[in-house]
Amino acid sequence: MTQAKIQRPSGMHDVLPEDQKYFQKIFDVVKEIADFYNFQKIDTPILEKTELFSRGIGLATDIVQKEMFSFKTKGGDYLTLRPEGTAPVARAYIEHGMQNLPQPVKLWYFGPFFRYEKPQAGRYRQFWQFGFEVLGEENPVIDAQIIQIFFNILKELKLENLVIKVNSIGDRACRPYYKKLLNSYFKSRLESLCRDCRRRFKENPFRILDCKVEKCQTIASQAPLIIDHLCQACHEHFKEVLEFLDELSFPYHLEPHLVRGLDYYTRTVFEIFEDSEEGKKLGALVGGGRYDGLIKILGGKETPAVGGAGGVERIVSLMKEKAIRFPREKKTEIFLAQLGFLAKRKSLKLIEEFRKEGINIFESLGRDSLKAQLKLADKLGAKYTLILGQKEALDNEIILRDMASGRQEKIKIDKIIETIKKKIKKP
RNA sequence: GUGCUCGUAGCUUAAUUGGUUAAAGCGCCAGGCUGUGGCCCUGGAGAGUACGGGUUCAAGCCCCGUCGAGCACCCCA
Repeated sequence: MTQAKIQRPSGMHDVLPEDQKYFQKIFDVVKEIADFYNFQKIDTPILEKTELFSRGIGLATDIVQKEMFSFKTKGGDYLTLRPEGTAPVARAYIEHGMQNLPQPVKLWYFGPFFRYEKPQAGRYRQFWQFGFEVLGEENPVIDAQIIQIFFNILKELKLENLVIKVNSIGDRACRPYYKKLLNSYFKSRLESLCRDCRRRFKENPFRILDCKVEKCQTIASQAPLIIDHLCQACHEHFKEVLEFLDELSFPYHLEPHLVRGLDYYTRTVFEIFEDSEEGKKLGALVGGGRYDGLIKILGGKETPAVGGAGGVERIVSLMKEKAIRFPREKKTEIFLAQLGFLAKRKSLKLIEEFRKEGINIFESLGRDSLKAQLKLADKLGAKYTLILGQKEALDNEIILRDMASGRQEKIKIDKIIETIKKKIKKP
């Protein structure tokens, strides 16, 4: 009897070998850009104290209320599988005294995150994100630069029709006032709102603004806008962010209703989308913003900061959708076929020598039939096959077969690496 | 978490609508010269129909539950 199959947990997926090239490509581009802009890599633990997120992201947020994988350890600690990267980075910044480094501190990361959500295309319970954070800098030019970095990464990955949505959601000075305005506006219209929005009214009235229910939209469209009620400082700050974006001539839209699902954001918030059927289905490719209050909330000094994160799977699925290919995929050049026990033995050693020379070589040592080995070599697309038979092994020779022409020559075995080197250098 | 659709070999699909031991293509393995690939030919392995139960003489097709996928809501990377 066969055992029952074990399925993977909901929303978890394997990154299979055939998809690794996309992940690797994204990683490479992210790293290259991080290096260029002088960001340093940081890896934070996958598990954090639950409080980091409940305090940092905000108790009333959906992420904290219903989307966290949390548990109690044997020792009695409450831990959570990290649902996002900013709070952990801020925690690390505080914990390691990075405020004593030259400011700003620029960090990047690339890793898995977890949210207990109902899975859908581009939405997983374990998903990969890369993020950039600049801590200790208030200047709006950095907000623009963060957006520039993410935009450049997506461009570098050959994505097109990108749309940037930006907004400012104010700070501690002006947001409470705006919140009052919004409250009184919705309070008088509470009866006309949908059920969810009535709940949101209590928990997070900003969310009513992007409700999709028609009657709510109608009401929301008349609601006061945060950008009309920013305090002087926030207004100036945002104005400059937009000026910098204009300077970069990025395709951005002011989206007055854009709010984000995490409480720590202040001032600039942004999301980047790809404008196609598939892109709309996937949602934001990148999201982020300024979080000037977070570090203090987490017990550090008042420190301004901006950052953002990109969704790897969403980008991968667009790359596949658009059939984006990348040159320089590693090609099979040399295959070593062997025949007989002596040849097999010599093959092991020969492969070692190729390795030392940095020449890639494929083989199928487990197979005995030459025919099967050639077939494999063909399938792998090898340019040359080295054939080491019993006779050759005895004579210290090896056959070099050009797979395209079928021409073969015998070469002394101690000359073979040299010969191959010449062959693959000038294609 | 709610509602809807879906789930057949590794992959893509078929199965006369409830009727023999679930079929094919691709892929995989082997053979067609005891040392030569791409084409072709032959054969083989591989599913008991996501899982568990029920109805029926009979279930891949009907019913229930569970799991998984997708869509919408919700929310976001």
